[in-house]
Formats: sequence, C-alpha cells, structure tokens
Amino acid sequence: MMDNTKRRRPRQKRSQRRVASILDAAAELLEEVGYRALTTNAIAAKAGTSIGSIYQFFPNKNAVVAEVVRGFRNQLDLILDQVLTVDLARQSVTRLVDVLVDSLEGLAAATPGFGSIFTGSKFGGSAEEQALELEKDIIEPLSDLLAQAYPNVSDEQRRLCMLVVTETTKVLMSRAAVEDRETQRKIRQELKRMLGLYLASHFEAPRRRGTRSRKSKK
Amino acid sequence: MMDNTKRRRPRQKRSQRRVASILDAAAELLEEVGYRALTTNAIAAKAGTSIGSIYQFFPNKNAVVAEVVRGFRNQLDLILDQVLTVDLARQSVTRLVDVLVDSLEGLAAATPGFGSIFTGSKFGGSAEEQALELEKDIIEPLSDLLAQAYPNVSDEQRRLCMLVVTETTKVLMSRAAVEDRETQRKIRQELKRMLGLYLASHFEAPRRRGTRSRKSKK
DNA sequence: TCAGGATGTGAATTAGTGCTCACATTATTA
DNA sequence: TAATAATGTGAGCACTAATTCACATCCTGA
Repeated sequence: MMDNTKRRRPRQKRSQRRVASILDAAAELLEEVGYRALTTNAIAAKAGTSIGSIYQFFPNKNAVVAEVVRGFRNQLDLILDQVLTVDLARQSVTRLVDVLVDSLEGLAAATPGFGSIFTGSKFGGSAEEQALELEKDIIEPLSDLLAQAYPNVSDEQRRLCMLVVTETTKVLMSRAAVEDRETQRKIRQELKRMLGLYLASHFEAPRRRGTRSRKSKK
Repeated sequence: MMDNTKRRRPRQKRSQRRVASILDAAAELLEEVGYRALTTNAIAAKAGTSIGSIYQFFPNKNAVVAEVVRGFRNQLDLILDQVLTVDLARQSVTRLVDVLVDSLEGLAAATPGFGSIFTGSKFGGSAEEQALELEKDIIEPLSDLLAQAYPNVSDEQRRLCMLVVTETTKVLMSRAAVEDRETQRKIRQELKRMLGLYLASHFEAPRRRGTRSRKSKK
C-alpha cells in the first residue's frame, strides 16, 4: 500500500498535461474542502478527466496527495533558503519568528492547498510521510540556525522549542484561516508576539557580538 | 439531523443502565481510537449490546458523542469553578495558566476520551456544538477573571488572548499525549512558560493591590 | 394474570468512496 | 499504412459504516 512504481509514467505531452491538471485539481480541492472530504471522483471531475486516468499514473489517492505535498516542499525550501540566514538568527529570534511566519503566510496565500496541508495532519501512507518531511523542512534549517547563533542552548531544549514553535504556528495559522483578513492579521501578530517572547526566553542569553560562535556546552 | 427528542427516553432501570454503558463505551473508544475511527458497531460491541439499542435512545452517532461531551462539560465546570478564582488571577497570570493547564491535564488523565474531545475538533452536528460549548466553558470564566483583575485591557484584546491560549493549549496537550510521560511533562512545562510570558505581556500592567499575594517566581 | 408499552436484536437497507477492468481512442514507430 | 504502445473512459465491484425495521422479549400497572 505504498507509492511504488506500479503505475505508468506519463510519456506523452498529453498525459503529462493530464497529470499536471490532476495535481492542480487535487491542490485546489484540498484548499476548498480539505483532506478528509477529498475524493478521487471529485479530483477527476475537477481535472476534467475520468477516475481511470488518475489510476493510470497514481497507485492510489494518497499518492496524488503525496505528490502535491512534494511540490509544496520544493516551493517552501526555495523560500526558506532565501529567508532564513544565520545573520538574521543572530540579530534576534524575534525577527526570525516574524520572517518565518510571514513566509509561511505568503506561501499559504499564493498556493492553493498549502495551508490545508501544513495545518492539517493525519493523512495516511505516503502523504503523511511527505507532510512530516515538510515539517522537517522548516524545523531543521531553523534549528541549525539557532544552534549556530546560540550554541549554549542544549540540543534537547532546542528540539522542544522547535516542537512548540511548529505546533503553535500550525494551529494559529489554521485558526486564522477561517477569519476575516483583519482578524487574521491580528492573530498572526499575537502569534509572533508569543513565539518571540517564548524563544527570546530561551535563546537570548549570549550577547550577539562577535561573529565567531563559541563551542558547545552541556 | 439533530439531537431532537425523536427517540425514546429510557424509563426503566434496565435501559438506563444500557444507556450509561453505551456512553461509557463511546468515551472509552474515543480515548482508544479517536473520533474519526469511532463506529456505532464498535460502541455496541464494547457496550455489550446491539446497534439497534443505540438507536433506541439516540437519533444518530453524533448524538451519542454529544451526550458524552455534555458529561465532560459538567466535570470541567465543577473543577474550574473550584480552581479559577479572582484571587488567583490577581496574584499573577502565570499562576493562573499553571493552574489551568494542570486542571486540564488532571481531567484528561482521569477521564477516558476527554483529551480526545478537548483536543480534537471537526465533529459534526450536535457534538460539534457541545465541543464548542466546552471551549466556552473554559474561555468565559477565564476571560471574566482577567477582566476583573485587569480592567485596563480591552475586550477585544482579551478575546484574542483567549483564542490564542485555548488553541495553543489544545495542540500542545494533544501533541504531548502521544509522547512518553517525561516528554509530556516537559511539553506542558514549555506550554506554561510560553503562555505565562505571553499573557504577562498583556496583563501585568496594573499592580496588584488590596489582595495580599506572595510571588515566588523564578 | 395479562395486555400493552418499553426494550432488545441483528439482518437488511442505504449510501459513499476507493479502485479495477474490459474496452475505446490516440500517438508513435517502422 | 498498419502494428504496437500509450492513454482515456466510466460502469461496476468491493468494502465500510450509518441507520432502519420487523420481530422477539421483558416489564409494569390495572
């Protein structure tokens, strides 16, 4: 029950276009109705094709979602690479949080379905794996940055903080999503404030001075 | 498709016992498998009865869950009444958060299914309503307390804070639930720390007066 | 005691959804 | 052009899960 290669790979332009429209349809439906209400029939209808065509190229529904998430990961990685810099981390964790939240918000606004995936969880099979990877794509660079900028904080504490930060960000951005624009902004503002205070309480000890990081302790 | 009284009310002791065992079974299954995987057949089997009997007294599956949640609300109200005092709120919001988190943790530990309901969401119909009421049962007394103790904070800001606090508490306690005991404790500790800092940043302006309060914070 | 209401039962009904398959159509290649 | 491979289709199968219903059994009041 996995994403094996038991299915054909699209060789002609025709089928490649079809696969793309299937993925687009899936992403849009994810945005509109969420993962739980996502059905293969709806995907086919929205993509203007038949269920059979989906199964021509995907072993099962989950594989379609997994592929969509894979696309999201690429976009996210691109943005985070650009935005999460050691320099920023050393400046202040507060700014780091602001940038992270804004990046995620921007991506969610520009990418149908992204919010639904980032926010939600409890997919099964390979989609679940991809969603976990997407989370790692955020946690790991962030964690590395903090490790470099604040080497006096233990690995375990840093891991705990990352858990808190991601989980909190997920719910609050998800909660914001159902509110009007103004409330959304306010919720994000509170999120930034809270995470800023929290992270600062763990990561502001060593004065950001020399660019040279000290060796780890504990 | 609601919780109306289209179904019989249990009049004999026999049926009252049966209804109780149905509710117990539902609560336990909620704890074991969660709401999504909860089936009427499983409830009937666990309660040692037949599906028909469930529908003798409940119009649908959702109504069973709604009734379970109603029970949780009663327990929660009892505890919160006892624990959330104006005195405490005036002492410090930090302590207030600690007490709230500990109370919820205690209830979750003692009541099968409570965590699953408090944490989760996205039930449908009347169960959804009850779950929202349960949330209000937390937010409202807490909000009232803060309004009394810190009247300089605007209603809107207070409402925003309550949203942040409840959502954050829900996810992190839910995330903690799948970890080992020690990690659970650590996550709760971080939750308290974060909420404490956050609330203090909004609610610590007016110095506590008439009430004698000792503060033994770190 | 016994009639009628209350309760108990579980096979059958209903309905939604993932997925397969036999067949149709289109593209590529020799 | 004709053979072969690639692709497209959608009715129908398989499975699950909520809910109903006709019938059986139990309880209570007169």
